[in-house]
Amino acid sequence: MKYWLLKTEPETFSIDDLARAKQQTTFWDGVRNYQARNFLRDQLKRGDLCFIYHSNDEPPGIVGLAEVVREGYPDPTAFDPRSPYYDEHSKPGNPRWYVVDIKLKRKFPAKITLDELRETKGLQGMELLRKGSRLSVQPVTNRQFAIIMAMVKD
DNA sequence: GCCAACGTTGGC
DNA sequence: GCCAACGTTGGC
Repeated sequence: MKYWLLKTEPETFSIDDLARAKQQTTFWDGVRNYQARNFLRDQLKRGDLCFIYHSNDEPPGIVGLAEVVREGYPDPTAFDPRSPYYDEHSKPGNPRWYVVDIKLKRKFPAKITLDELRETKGLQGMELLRKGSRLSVQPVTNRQFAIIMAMVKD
């Protein structure tokens, strides 16, 4: 099993939206970056766990945990001209963008803020903390996962 | 709202 | 293939 971090802007789709979704499950749409696409298409597997990270929030931080329940398949929003994520270059016969389905595991009782992550020993190498990092789907190591889970205040 | 960092586009 | 211009991300 592997661990990941998924970024979202809460104004667009928050962990509370995920909590309200049918079966607390959604497809993770709108990723339009090739490196992130490759992770979604090839590497996220059923049972993998994903931190949900709120970017452009005050403060930004990790707000919960979700599980991959369906592996990569073409992003339907790329085919829909009315969608803000429409991409005329992505065709059903030759899709460019992919999604996975995720199901909410738990919302954390308190957000783990970006500042707290920065101050925590052992997380210095996290992709999220790299200056200028914009990757919206990123791998998390076993060790990083354990450290962050230990920061959850239950 | 600002702006640094980054990815993509397109002229050459 | 280079690289300037442009658009986007995302912290602050």
